Amino acid sequence: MGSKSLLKNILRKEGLRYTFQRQAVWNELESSADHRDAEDIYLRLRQKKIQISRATVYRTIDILVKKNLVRKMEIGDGRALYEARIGNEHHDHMICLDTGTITEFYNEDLEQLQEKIVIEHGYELVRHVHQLFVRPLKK
Amino acid sequence: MGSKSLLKNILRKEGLRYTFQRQAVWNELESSADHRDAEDIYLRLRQKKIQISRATVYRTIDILVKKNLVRKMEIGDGRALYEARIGNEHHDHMICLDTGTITEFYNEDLEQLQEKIVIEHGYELVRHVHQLFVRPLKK
DNA sequence: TTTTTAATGAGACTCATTCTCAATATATGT
DNA sequence: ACATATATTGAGAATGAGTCTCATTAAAAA
Repeated sequence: MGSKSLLKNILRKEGLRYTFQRQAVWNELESSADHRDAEDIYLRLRQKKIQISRATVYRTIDILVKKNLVRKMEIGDGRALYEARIGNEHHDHMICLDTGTITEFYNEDLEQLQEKIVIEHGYELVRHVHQLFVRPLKK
Repeated sequence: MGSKSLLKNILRKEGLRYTFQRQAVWNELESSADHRDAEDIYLRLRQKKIQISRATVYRTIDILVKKNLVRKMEIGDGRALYEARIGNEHHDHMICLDTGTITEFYNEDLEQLQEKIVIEHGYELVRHVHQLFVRPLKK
């Protein structure tokens, strides 16, 4: 397998074409644990001499997000950040207002509580955005 | 009292001037239970023949958010929505993907759980964003 | 009132993202 | 393999929310 045919299969299933640009965007996201923005991905690929345009980066990310290969998060400064979901359990984010550090966290009780709340309102949960803006505890 | 002197006092305390444009923006938000965007507020005020500019709407909203009179929420389509906090307990939002309906919810366990998680990571919680994207339960 | 200085408005500007459309490349059929 | 049909790409224009500039106006202090 490998991530090459993974992407290939997903695209095929959707009737979409497999291109090296799409593979490159996916590689870029998959190979980094960071939360990256579109411009950053675009610049890194160009730096690696991979021929791609911004439009294609954005279009590809949209596909990856739709296919659940990538998670999108907006931190409120206008940009969106992305991270691969591969080998990457579900988690939410804690953003330090002093340093900008992003910490991932996961709490099962929290997840279940959300499900419960939603059902009580007659809905089912599709996805959620949960960000905790924090500051270091002073001792 | 009344919301007129409320705003006046808050502005005074900050060394800011009380203007009818600022009062108008606050009135607009306070008198509506909806989640409104800046353009919407701007247009409604103009419609009411209140002389104001977009720049002032944005600037005023910033002040109101900073002073905690208004809560800002971003739903991911690029815009930010605002709602008055007055007579309006803290709550989070559930957004129906089918209808766009926004339902407010509050759950004490959830709030406490968040506090706990943050502290375990050595932080204190300043604010949080919590949105549940949902779909009606099929029966 | 007069003065000082903050606030406003019009429109230019920014910046992330989306769109357009001609050129190109992929998948399919032969 | 090769031609064909059509999805994808790229360059740059367009969009749209929000911010900035700076001359004019208006609070509020004196």
